[in-house]
Amino acid sequence: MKNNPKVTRKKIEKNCSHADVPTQIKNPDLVRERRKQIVDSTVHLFVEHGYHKTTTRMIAKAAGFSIGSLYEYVGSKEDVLYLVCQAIHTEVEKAVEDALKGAEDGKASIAEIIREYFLVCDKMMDPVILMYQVTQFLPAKWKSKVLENELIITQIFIDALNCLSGKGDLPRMDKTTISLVGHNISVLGHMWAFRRWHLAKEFTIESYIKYQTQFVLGLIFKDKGK
Amino acid sequence: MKNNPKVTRKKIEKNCSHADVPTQIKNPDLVRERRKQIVDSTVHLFVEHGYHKTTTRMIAKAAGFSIGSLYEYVGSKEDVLYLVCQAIHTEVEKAVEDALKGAEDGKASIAEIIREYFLVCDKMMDPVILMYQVTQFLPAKWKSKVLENELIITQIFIDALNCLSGKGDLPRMDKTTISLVGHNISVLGHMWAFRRWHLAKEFTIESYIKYQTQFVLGLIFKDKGK
DNA sequence: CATATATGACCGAGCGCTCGATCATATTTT
DNA sequence: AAAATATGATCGAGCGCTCGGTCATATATG
Repeated sequence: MKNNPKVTRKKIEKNCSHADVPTQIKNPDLVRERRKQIVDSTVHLFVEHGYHKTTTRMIAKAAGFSIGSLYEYVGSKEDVLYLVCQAIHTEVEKAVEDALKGAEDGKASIAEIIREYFLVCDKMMDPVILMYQVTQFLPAKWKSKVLENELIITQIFIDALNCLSGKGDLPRMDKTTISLVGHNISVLGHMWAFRRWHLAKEFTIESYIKYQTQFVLGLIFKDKGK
Repeated sequence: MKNNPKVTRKKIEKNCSHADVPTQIKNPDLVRERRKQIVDSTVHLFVEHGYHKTTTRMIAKAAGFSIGSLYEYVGSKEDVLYLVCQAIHTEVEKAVEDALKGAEDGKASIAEIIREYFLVCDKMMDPVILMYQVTQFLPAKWKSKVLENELIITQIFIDALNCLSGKGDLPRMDKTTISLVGHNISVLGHMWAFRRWHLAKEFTIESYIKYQTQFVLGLIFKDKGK
């Protein structure tokens, strides 16, 4: 990192979170680069040790520079936490949108949405759990922002359900029902992450998807098998 | 609290958690009494400030005695956390069992189970959220125990569902489906607590119960209204 | 090209403080 | 008096963060 003079990154898509966090460093590309290092290594530390037991020194070391340098790029440990939360959200949102992109135009179905989303939750288990654990430590100014981000992902499902409502073999659903189903899909995906300890005894992610799909589609009442 | 010499409590139902936590004090009734004071006041502190920002001094003060005395009844701050977790679990479990007692023999129905349980979740919102937040700080020796407790409550639903399966207008359900429905009821109850921030915009606890019941019962597919 | 100067990224010892835990002492109970 | 219980001043490890200083590189000058 010492010898990294020519940092020539093209301007990347605006990552809103960076704007909120002040820095001493002049070169904005370098800021992006270093903060990416910070976030990438800190996620692992937070997952393994939790927020409080992770020290700023550990963060600096894992990111590959000194404690002093860390504070050139970030004003506080809470800043790091915020950057981590935003990064995870961005990654999850991107993964969900990518996964649903194919499904969303035309031949979409609730089953596909659930499947793709649950696979994302499975793949990103640790970050998902981390978000549940650390949101509480964010300073107030950022907590609401991060909480809203969760809603954005739920909203993706709600939008999709709105498109699907009344089409195919799906009945029309009122606004409230759609909203609730959106929340449920969202949370039942998370449940696979934060109850995996229990659920893994009885389910694989595939069987979990199968049963939850059956459940969300209300098949409990239709027949008992296949 | 100073003048509380004659503590004459009849032996209460064995509260398992006490056995795990050593104390300097000889009189077991006094230990129970003081620990109840500790737990009762600490729940509020943890809810309001979180585990880490709550200091042992705050705990002692809120419980009504000195920091030194606190450590006579408890070996560490983590001990307090464990006692709090166990107390909350006991309270929730008791509330759920009480609520289902009437419903469980004979004229039970899934709708009633959901209703009673969700009302408990609503009433005990703060403790429910607290449990989600603090479990991560328990020492390993206790974490699994506390996690298992969560399963106990889920198991109550599973047992009830097993009784109901195939009776009335309810179809027979295989073991796995029942297990999943049990977990879902459990988590969807919690969801009312940890998403109340969002959900309260669209639901009251009553409408939430109504819609979720409809959802769990798979009515999405049957009709769109009442 | 060689040299001088300016810039700003990088460093880490150390400061100030918090907080869990202890222990010598005082008070109460038996 | 002896034992049990209560007290709060005191300790010290650990933490986030600062700040004076170094060094690599870019620019200016001769």
